Amino acid sequence: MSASPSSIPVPKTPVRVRIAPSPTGDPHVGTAYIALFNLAFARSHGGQFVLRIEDTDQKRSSSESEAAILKSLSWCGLQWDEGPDVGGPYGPYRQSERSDLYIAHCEQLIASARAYRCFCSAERLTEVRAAQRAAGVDWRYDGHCRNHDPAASKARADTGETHVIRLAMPTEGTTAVPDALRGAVIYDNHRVDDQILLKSDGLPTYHLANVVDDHLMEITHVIRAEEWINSTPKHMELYDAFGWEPPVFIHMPLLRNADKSKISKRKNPVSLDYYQRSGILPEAFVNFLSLLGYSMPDEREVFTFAEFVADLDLSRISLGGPVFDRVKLEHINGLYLRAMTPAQLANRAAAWLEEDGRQEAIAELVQERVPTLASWNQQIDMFHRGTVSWGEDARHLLVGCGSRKKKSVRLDAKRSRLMFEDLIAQLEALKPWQRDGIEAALRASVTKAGALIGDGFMAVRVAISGSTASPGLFESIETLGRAVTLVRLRAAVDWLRGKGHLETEIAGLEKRLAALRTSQERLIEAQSAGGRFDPREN
RNA sequence: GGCCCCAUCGUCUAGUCAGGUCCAGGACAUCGGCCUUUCACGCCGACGACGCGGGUUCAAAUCCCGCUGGGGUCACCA
Repeated sequence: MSASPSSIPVPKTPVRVRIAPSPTGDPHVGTAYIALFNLAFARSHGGQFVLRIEDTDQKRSSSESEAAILKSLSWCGLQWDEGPDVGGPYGPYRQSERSDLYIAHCEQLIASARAYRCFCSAERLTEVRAAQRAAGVDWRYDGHCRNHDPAASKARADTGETHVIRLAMPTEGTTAVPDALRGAVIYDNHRVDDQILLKSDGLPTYHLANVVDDHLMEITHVIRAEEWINSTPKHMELYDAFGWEPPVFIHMPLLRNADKSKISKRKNPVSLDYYQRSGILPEAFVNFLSLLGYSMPDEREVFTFAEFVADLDLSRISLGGPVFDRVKLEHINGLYLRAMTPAQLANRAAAWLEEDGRQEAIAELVQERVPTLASWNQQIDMFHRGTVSWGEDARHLLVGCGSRKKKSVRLDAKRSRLMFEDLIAQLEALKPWQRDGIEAALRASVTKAGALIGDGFMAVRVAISGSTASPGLFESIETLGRAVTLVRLRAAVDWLRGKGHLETEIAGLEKRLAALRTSQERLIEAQSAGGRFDPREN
């Protein structure tokens, strides 16, 4: 190791780090970003990288999402040493399979009076919260159940009365959170809430599960996003209550949208599927990610993961939140592509199409529309790109406005936008991602918007395919996949909102208009010049 | 709003910890040019930043304080 991390403490025990995604949606770029730094740190110290699934939210977690996350991290080449699929000596690696552990640990905390049972109803909590808000003070649990006699509380619990278990946070003093990049961050204990550790469904919250698991799995460094830093005093308190040595905390800066807010699906494609589908090479993607908030000692920008590991020094992380710039990503990707031999490029392109796994589904969709094999590429194009450009067909995004039907209801930009937003909300929640559900969502949204079914479908068709002509709409959306579909629908919303896309569109059209005028003038000049050319004059 | 974090070109960043070699370097984007049958690539060039105000010092992008700005967080979600 040439550069041993200068300011990151490394204990004597083997370095063990983890990525702990919650399987509640599409695989997120932020997950890959944090996984990358964890893996690299583990590798640079010859340690292990653990994948742990934090599926303690029964309502939102799905095995579908878990599978997608595993698949996407693998695509990135961020392979874990231990995890739910590969096993390992510290399993199980799925928190939903570790319930007994959390309950047992909670009992230990209750026994030592570092936690207590709370029987407060959601209604009471809401009232207290409202009162505190009215009084202009911070919301914090008011300690109603904290001083109940533990034996009495236990008796109530034994009768089956629903309750949660809360952390008995000290009401005085301060807690120092030692962050390896920021130094000690000091919190006043009286401002820290009596966090719920065990929910009434018997499953732990993140705070408890993450501390218990990190300890039992012997995690030495917690490298996670900065959004967690404010809950770390609770975690410190837990480590103290258990009598455990806390790991080294390293809070990474948050990835940002162009407006500097925390990266979000509203403003950026955040699904890893999207980047895979739109033809980003995983090695280029990971290279780009490693440039965010980090720089190599010699300012190299293009390097392999192995080189990244070899020169890794987490103390070089800069804490300002980096904007996730897709333009730069594509630049890096282009560099990789151009560095290949033609044979390699051809192979990668073919492999990309192949790994995609939708060949047959797409063939089925475009079959009727390919008079010759030569039209194949053109027909499948919409399935293999991230975004589409609507060009002049954009007017169809205004529902009904491109229609020639007499009965058409023309929705203005706002109402069209609301239809798309409604559709997006439905599709985000749609499980499973299949034709019939998609059709139902589509029909519901268009009907709700009060437009003709056909007009609404046309608007969606243009939004997702970029054209008024496309294969079957529901099947196309199913095949397109959730990630890409949602990015395109959100782009339509942006366009309708008149921000970004609309301006871009206008600028583009103005440029095109100017170009057309110029070429028209030149044509006229050329024609008149030709007109003057009369061979008979010679 | 309370608390916490952060602050160099539009963007990613080097430089900040060990103050002088920085009237601030590189990359992306943008603009101009070259190359070229076109486009792209490539090459050359231009534009462009230490948020503001105090202080410490012979000397501050670098250290200290204040302000401003941005972000995060305040759930029986993670």
